[in-house]
Amino acid sequence: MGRAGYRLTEPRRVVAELVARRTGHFTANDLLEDAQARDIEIGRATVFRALDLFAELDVLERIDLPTGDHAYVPCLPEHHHHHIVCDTCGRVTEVEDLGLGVAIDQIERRTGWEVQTHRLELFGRCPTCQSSRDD
Amino acid sequence: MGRAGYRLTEPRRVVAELVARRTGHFTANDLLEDAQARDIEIGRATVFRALDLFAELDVLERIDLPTGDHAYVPCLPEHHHHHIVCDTCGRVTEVEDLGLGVAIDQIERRTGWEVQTHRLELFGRCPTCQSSRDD
DNA sequence: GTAATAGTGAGACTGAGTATCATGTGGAGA
DNA sequence: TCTCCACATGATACTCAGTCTCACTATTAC
Repeated sequence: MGRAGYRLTEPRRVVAELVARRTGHFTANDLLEDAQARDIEIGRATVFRALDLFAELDVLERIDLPTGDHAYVPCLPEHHHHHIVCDTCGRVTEVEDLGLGVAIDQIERRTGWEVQTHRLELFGRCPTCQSSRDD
Repeated sequence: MGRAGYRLTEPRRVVAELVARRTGHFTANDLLEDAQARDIEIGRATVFRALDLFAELDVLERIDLPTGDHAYVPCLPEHHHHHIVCDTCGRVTEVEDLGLGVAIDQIERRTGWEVQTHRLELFGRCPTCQSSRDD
């Protein structure tokens, strides 16, 4: 660190490719298993480091599943948004800020707190999973 | 389990007391350290089990800190609410649902997803910490 | 009191994530 | 194209949260 640029190394390219092949959310361990299944040799620490880096670059975002597990989802950088995670298939969609900002302003006025960051995660069922096992 | 009641045991009473002495959020490990500092003997597994139980009874709620750590906060059961956590002192306040329900309805209509649960956590500075180191 | 059984705690285990450090390599500059 | 070195890698050891097991204990119903 310290310098501006990050090196484009082979292991990072591999992690990026593993991420790109994923559809829903995934953990570091999922990627490790993917790599193993495809006979790709890559160090555990390297995968963790690459995921950290990608999260820092806003290419990935870290989310907390209801189970308490830490997972990553790919996302578009440069705008504030949240995720809906499908409990059934794990697919993830981005949704826009949905007026939370206004609500937070209200809270600040009412309570005297200063809200600096927030984390919102939504969980439910995607359209596909709804129609495939409609009850 | 299976039956209705839970036993009121000494270790559970101890954990409840340790929780009551806490002001902000805390981890299982914080309680273990508290116990140690006060020369109270209690098993690690027991603390985890008691916290699980209290969370199940809605006396505590599990939250995820921005660091990724899992913590607990005491809260009033029987109504839906969220928490603001002070980054400086760790104090926690409950806030009401703040119209998130309406926003979620909108998302469902727009995206076709069915939102079942959500988790929202707010982080910032409490009034006390704002005034004590105002910049 | 007694019995049934939920709860406890010591300790082993698991799995995520981090730290260390010798070795490897990307890429800037010559 | 070559050299150099800071950054990156990966093997390994480590830490730490949380779970599991199992023999033992204590609560509660009767």
